[in-house]
Amino acid sequence: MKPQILNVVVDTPVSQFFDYYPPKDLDHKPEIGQRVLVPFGRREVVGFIHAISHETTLPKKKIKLCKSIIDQSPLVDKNTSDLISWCKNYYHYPIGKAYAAAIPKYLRSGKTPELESMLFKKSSGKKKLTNHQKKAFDKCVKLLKNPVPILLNGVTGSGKTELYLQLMEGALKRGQQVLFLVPEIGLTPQLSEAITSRFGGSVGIIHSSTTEKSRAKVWLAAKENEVSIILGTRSSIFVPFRSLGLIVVDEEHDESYKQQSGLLYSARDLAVIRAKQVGCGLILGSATPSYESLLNSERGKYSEVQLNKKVFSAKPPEKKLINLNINPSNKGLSSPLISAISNSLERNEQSLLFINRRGYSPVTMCEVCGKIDECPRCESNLVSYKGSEKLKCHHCSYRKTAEKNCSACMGKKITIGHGTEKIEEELEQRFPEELIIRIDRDSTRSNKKREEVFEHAKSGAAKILVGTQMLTKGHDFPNLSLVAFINVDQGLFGSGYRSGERFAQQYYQASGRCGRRDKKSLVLLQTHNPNNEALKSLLNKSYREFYEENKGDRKRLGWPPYTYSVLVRAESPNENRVFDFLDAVAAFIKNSEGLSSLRVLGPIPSPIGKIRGRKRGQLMLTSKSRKKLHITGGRLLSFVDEKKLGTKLKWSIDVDPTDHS
DNA sequence: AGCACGCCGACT
DNA sequence: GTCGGCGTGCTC
Repeated sequence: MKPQILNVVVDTPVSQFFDYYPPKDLDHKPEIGQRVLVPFGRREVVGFIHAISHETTLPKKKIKLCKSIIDQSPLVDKNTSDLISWCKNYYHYPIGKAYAAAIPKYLRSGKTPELESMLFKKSSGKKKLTNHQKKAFDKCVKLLKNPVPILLNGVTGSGKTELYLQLMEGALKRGQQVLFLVPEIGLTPQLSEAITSRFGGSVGIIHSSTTEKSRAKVWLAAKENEVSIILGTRSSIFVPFRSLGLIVVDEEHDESYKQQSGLLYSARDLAVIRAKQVGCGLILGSATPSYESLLNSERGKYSEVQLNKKVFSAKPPEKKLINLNINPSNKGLSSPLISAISNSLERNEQSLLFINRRGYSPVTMCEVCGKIDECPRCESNLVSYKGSEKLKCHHCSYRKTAEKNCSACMGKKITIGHGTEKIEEELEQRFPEELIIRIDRDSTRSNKKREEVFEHAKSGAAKILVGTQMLTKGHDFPNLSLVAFINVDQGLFGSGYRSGERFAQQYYQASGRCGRRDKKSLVLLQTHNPNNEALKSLLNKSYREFYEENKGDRKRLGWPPYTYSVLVRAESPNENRVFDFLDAVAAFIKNSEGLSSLRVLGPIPSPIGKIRGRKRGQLMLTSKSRKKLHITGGRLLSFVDEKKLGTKLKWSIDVDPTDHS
């Protein structure tokens, strides 16, 4: 019998695993998923047994002896290591780094935390479902018996959360575990509260600021069945549950589910794979589903359950366009908007102003010579802050004090365009008596500040709220009767084929926040394009109807979800290296046989052509055939590997990219 | 990624 | 003379 060979993965950018002989004195029987300590080059590292075989292509004497097996039983279960392998294949990513992306650092360092056993508290606070909710609930229960994902398409305020909670309860009663995925935990405190207060001590929480050690604890607790629910952000999809019965992906359209560095996975898409793999139920919930999910529903890949009625019946808000061509805006606010805010204030109700741009102004320019303040390290204009005293780059850490006059010609500097701070300033001047709250990444940086800001907003103490999309995510403002979009054109007609979809999501999410009970409410959109057809349908139709009208463009132009796409990115301080690389890749793909159905766009400079002194370029591949695109991605990777093209620059393959920058 | 080896510039 | 700059290459 040939000797046993352990195929071990270690945290390196190399795409294969490394062969070792089992340790001489077997502390534990080698099993797939165990951690091992192995000699690696001149050092000793922790690795994972990925496979066990009796074959090797290496000369015998090159194979070293594994030093020890750390775990008695596998730390990574079969399903999870399969999911990691799936990622390696689908995202064309080195196996060792895929393990590193999936498994908590604490565990990868070889340590094992002590587990405190968690007590299961009885559930409490169950609410009675409305007839509509009950109908949707029953439909979900029925559909969950099939191995098909459910798209729960429920308008804002339709009571999706209570539905989730009761469906979760069903799984828990069967002795199964539940994974509840959210885009960002900090943004939805009331949801985590609803879950923890309902299910008590059996809930484990994982998010970006969870310490490495408690992340490892929650991970192991789920594996040992010591925890029955995990509420977490995208990386929780890799938790090796003992008996997973249900996955809920809340706000499935949210782009934070896509990892933007390292292993570029989509946790929502992995949830589909995970659910299929363990044969458990999956619910994708949103008031504004992604076009991908809506198309999957149309094609019968997902079952759809609709929840179209609000729990508390409300009059739909009145929606109006403000034509900026005849109602010029002063620092972002037109006079019809000002009077609408005044009316709300008179009725002691709240107004929410949405503008998806933080800072004071996005451009600072010399009035005389036209010189614009730019970042010295990025191809990007500096954003001015706090009454234009500070200038900051949004792509690197560069910041400087703004000068009043131009360094070249001593002309006066002016700001062009507006961000949340400028709107806030203008409102303070117009309504000096009122408490105005600004909500964006800058004003909610610390936990303390965030709590403070949202408390003012929710208590109703602040009558006017200004903010970015942060305002549209999962918050209820009970006294809100006016929602205004300061700059519709920037969102709706922005660059990229997804801008319409994105703006529609923001629009329906934000406007869904107003109109509680039987109060009258108003949604205003400031635009220079009042006759635009897309804008008109946004005004008069539902999100679904908007999608129905908008999807034709995407189909005609050959964009996702009607095609699949892969984005190859490259960056280097040396621009020639970037484009030599991308040119070589493009030429290779074009010469590849049997790939005529592939569309190659580029190479072109990335939307932001330079960041931190590094030039950036990209190459987009699209195809109707996911299979062909996948094969191309694989060939491309081996081509770059073989020719050693990728050694002099940073590059990546992004499968199903959401962000093209 | 580490961590070596390796071959050219300014210092006790 | 050597301390150390980071380019190149390998890890079972």
